[in-house]
Amino acid sequence: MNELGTYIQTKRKEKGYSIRKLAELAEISHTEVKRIEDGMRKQTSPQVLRSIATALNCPYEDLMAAAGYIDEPAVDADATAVAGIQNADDLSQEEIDKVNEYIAFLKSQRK
Amino acid sequence: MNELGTYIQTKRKEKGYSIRKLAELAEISHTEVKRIEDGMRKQTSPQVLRSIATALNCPYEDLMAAAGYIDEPAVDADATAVAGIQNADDLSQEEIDKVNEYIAFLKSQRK
DNA sequence: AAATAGTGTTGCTTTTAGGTTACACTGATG
DNA sequence: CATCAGTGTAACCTAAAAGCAACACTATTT
Repeated sequence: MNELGTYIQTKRKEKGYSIRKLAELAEISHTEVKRIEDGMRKQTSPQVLRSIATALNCPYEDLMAAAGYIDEPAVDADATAVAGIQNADDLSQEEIDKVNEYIAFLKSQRK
Repeated sequence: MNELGTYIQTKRKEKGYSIRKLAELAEISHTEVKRIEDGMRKQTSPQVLRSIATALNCPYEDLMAAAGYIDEPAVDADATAVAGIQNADDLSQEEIDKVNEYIAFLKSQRK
């Protein structure tokens, strides 16, 4: 059982729902709910996750994160990471590409 | 052609990639790239979108948003300029300084 | 002009997400 | 005890995602 399955099953039981009840509220088949809980799905679609989130009345982002589709809805990691980079205004796409290449180079030089 | 397809095709052509080249970089089939661009896919998997984002060196969140899987990533005006810079996580201060130097250099080369 | 390599495009096949049906096991009610 | 409603589970089927192979077209090269 993976993270997504654990998350959903926990939430479901918290609310006292059966697999079939959750499926009915989410308007998907109960077998699919079971398979997702069991972790038998490699790629549950965001559409289905959205339905389940609505039915469970829990944040869709949490399900997406549990499925590994997005990062934890914490503080924007990228923004903070590049916060120190100055003078990056008004860069063309070509220049951005070069900067990215350079960053990759810098990382490769680490010992 | 839907929003996702338009976004990917535009980015692809900006970089001068052929469908096959992009597919090779993303390690997916070229036919799949074409079908996504053509909007023949109702539910392209986040996994594939992640591969394409990496290959195009563009924000994965943009593709997810274009696909309608998440809301538009709220970009504050300042961050917009550096939004295209990837792989900048985990840079040391020294490395950030070097990147800024390089950016200054790029700008000085403009005609 | 024939061979070659690149491009986009299309039909066919495989894989898998998701649904339908049916099974086995409870616990409650007549 | 027998029926009935509810539970989880497992087989089978379908539709859609994704890959494979081959096509037609163009540009370059020998």
